[in-house]
Amino acid sequence: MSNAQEQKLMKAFGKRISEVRKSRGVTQQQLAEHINMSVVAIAYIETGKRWARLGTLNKIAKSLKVTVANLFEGI
Amino acid sequence: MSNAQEQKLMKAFGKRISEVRKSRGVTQQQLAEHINMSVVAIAYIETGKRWARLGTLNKIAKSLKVTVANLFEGI
DNA sequence: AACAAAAATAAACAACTAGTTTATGTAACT
DNA sequence: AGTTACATAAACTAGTTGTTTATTTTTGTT
Repeated sequence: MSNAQEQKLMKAFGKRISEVRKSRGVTQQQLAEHINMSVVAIAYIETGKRWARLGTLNKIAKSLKVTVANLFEGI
Repeated sequence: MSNAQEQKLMKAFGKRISEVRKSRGVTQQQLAEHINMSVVAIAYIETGKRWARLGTLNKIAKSLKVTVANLFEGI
């Protein structure tokens, strides 16, 4: 699958995570370590190259102290 | 993986979809046909047994005329 | 400009899972 | 009793997430 619309969504979503993360003054490395995940995975998600499982979404949201719904805001 | 917290999230999410769907007066069958997906998959998602890919989330949201963020509201 | 830190990207891989089909069971309603 | 809607099970497949390693590019600092 993975059509154009979906790609766009993923990019927007990744950008949102990236922004929230930066607003918290956290590096990808730090986030990765905090949720016990590889930096590469974070980078892939933030650049919209890969989607994340619910568990991952949840961990990221929790780590950045936002709700999952909030991560989807404006998407 | 798939811990308890994640299970809870998935259940809540499924319940939300179920509610929105019913509020639209749509059956699982109708939703399934509309987004070209099996009824079983819909049932699994609504009962929190399976998570959905972004493409699926998007299709469901679109079909039910809500935003993806809205589906996560209160979750 | 030079350097260091942070991030992006690639490729190959393993493990997991979303979604399918088929079939059966249950609950509510007429 | 029959129908409709939904839940659940099992087995299977295709596709995806997330990993590691390594290289390149971007960004920020001195």
